[in-house]
Amino acid sequence: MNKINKFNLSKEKVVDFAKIEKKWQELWEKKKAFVVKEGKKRKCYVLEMFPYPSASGLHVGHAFNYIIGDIYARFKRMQGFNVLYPMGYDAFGLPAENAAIKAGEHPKKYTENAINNFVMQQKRLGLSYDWGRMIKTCDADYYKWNQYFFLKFFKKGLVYRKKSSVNWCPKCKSVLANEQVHNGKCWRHDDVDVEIKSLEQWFFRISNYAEELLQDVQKLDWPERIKIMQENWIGKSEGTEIFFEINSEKWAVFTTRPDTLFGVTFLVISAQHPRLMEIVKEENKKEVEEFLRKIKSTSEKDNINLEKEGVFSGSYAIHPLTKEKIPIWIGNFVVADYGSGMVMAVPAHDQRDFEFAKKYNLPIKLVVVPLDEKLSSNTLKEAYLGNGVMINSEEFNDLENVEAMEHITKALEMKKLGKKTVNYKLRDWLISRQRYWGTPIPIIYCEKCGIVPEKEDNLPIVLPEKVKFGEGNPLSTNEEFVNTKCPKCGRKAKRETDTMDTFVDSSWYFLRFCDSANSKVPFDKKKVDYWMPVDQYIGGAEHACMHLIYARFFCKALRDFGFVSVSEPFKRLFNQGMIHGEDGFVMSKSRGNVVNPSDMINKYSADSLRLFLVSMASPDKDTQWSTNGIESMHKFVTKIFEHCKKIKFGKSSKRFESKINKTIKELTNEIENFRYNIAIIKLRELFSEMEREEEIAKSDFGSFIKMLSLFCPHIAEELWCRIGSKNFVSLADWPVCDEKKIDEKFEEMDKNFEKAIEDINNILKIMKEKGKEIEKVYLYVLPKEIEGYNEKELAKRIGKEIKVFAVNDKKKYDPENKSGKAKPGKPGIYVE
RNA sequence: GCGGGGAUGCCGGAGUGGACAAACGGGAUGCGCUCAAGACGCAUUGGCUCAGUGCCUACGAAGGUUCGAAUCCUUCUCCCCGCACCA
Repeated sequence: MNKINKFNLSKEKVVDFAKIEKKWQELWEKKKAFVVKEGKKRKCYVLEMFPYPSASGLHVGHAFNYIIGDIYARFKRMQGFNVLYPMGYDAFGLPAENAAIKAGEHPKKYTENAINNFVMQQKRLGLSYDWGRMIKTCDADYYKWNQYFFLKFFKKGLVYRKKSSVNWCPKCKSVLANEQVHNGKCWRHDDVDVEIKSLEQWFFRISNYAEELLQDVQKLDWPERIKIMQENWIGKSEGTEIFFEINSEKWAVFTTRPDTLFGVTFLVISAQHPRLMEIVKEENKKEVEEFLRKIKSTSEKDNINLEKEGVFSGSYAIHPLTKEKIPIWIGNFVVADYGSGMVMAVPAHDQRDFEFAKKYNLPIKLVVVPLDEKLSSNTLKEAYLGNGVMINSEEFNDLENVEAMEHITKALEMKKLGKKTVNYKLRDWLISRQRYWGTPIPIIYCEKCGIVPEKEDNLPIVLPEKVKFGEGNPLSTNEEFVNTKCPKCGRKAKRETDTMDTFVDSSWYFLRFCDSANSKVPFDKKKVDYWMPVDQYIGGAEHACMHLIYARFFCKALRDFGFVSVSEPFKRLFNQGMIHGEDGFVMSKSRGNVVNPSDMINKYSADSLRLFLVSMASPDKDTQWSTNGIESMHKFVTKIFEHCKKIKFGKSSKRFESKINKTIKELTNEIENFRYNIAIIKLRELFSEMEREEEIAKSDFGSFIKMLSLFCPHIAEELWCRIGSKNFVSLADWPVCDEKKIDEKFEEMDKNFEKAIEDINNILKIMKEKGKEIEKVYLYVLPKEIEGYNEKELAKRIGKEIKVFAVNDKKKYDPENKSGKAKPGKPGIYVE
């Protein structure tokens, strides 16, 4: 067994992929093959979502992502575009800080190590980045501009501070992200309940752009499902705002069903409503407080089917039209920051209200009834949500409820008791984090002047390196950082110790790539105007509602400030699928099914890995790793290399010319649409054809190498160089299809040829079963079809001696007159 | 619950009205090469039948449209993903 393996290994060594890869990677870098500048040429900006550099290094998912992008970038470059294809690192974030707490390694060092490791591994994949533009978001050169934009936003009121309920772990002494709360417990302390704390937080007013974000998403060339996810996330709903009088003050509620206004039997205010206590009567206070305490411990959303609960506030509202007294309840199911945080409850026509009314024995009043069915408030089993005719609604009775919506809204507007409104689910973006490893928020608190923005000239506010980890936010315990002077009055003041959400970093990094070394401004507008928008963005679908909305928001806000001219950052988006482990499960350390790209490169070469990853399935689909798959792909790559080394140049046959031009045409289209798997199949087919040819034209061979170079750039460069080409194949012109050379007759010939082989084999099989030994096969072909039947090829495929005659050949050997059986496309066969 | 996407041969996965028993790859089997194994080449890989033919059964299930359906329509089952009390 050992012997065999050793032998195999030495055989594989015939092609020294490692050497070839190193050679070309170094040459690309040395000759600045992929370095770009603005110019007159048509541009194409290809970008992959930049990674968070984790210490565990690159995994195949990353590799897959970058390979998809690299193939596209190479393709566009060869097509003559000026391709901007950069790489950077989303380097701030929690894992680095947690590592610091756990292992005592400074986040900066941790991150730098991780980045170096990423770069090294990425280079080995043969990715054609313009490395000179690299960004690390943890560099002050970068995050300075986060602070700069923050100040701009602040000036224009796009940033504000407000009290908000956040997840707080008393043991970490820090706010947690929603993702860090599991079943109401802290992710690091599973015995500690997360508290909901009301804290002053910084927000970006993304809701200002809700409508535009919604409108523009439809125009994007993005996967439909991502667009739909964003639409749902923004969640526009049109309805009516209605004012109820409470303690002689007007309180608004939002409804999409103004037609049911007469069915309102109570109001429900959110338990998290900031003005809740104003409507709680003294005698109900105790009960309410107890209720609030109770829901606090179950406040996490992890409870999927939370039982609706509530308590009476003691107050009443006055119905705007009937002037009836309506009790106000406090409920756990009303969202505080949507609409006005208070709803009008119509138990007859809303399932949630219905359940609440049943539980607390509140009246149910039908106001819309279907025509074909008799309903009664007493026997109602569930809320009636359908359309129908109005009842119990004074002058609106007998109207269709759909009409009544309009009429009631108008009536309210006349009396100034309501108005048409639009509401969005999209909330303002909470950006403050009580964490160290992020961009310091450039705000100062002065006892006299209050909240004061830092002066632009004082940027960057540098993150101090010497801090203590493990006790809440390390910034707040760093005296040197915290204590400062007020930029306005010069008195003693304190710095904001919150840092920005790292999604701020990734909201504009694609702009910085256009001018990454600029130290005067975040980027030169001219350069950004040349490169933007990103023509092709590539990344996973998990960012559908976070990064992709934030970045769109930033782009629009920066447009309004005059920094950029485009309204949308990413013109076209491609979502790659997930690569699962060989066992079908998501790759994870604990499962032990993780595949490391570098190991695969060592074992099978970068070109094999690249080719394999994009050939398994359509790149947008989830797939499974397969050892067999990459092994056979490696064999294929080796075979290509070996065959191409000894190929004979001359004149291509008409047939091969037809084939290669057809392949060029199809491949171009497949690549443009990310059907790489199909492209590879076509390339394989072309290669098989090539193997059959005695000789081919050098230019046709060149075309093949060019197409191959997208997937296997290293061996392609090597082969390209060996045929005497001076420049890089990576920078060569993409082959153009010569339509005139495509001749469908060859397809027809192939089909007939394959059919004939099938027929012969069938006959041979039958003869064998009958015990007859066959040595020779004779084929009788129509004279004009004879070029389609190559004796040598036939003999190879059948494994017998074979002779091909034209049917009109006088000298043919045909003892049983089988030539008479020959038909167009179907030769006669005789065996003996 | 709402929204989106799927279900294809031993497996992965193409294919969106005829040229489909269905690309391509993997696996398996057989043959060739070889002392032998690997590698390589060729063939087979739904069933029956047969000198290259013909038939049947098949693309989640059941119906329908059509001269004709894996492909279009309807209903159902199952799987995946996203959102989740948004009034």
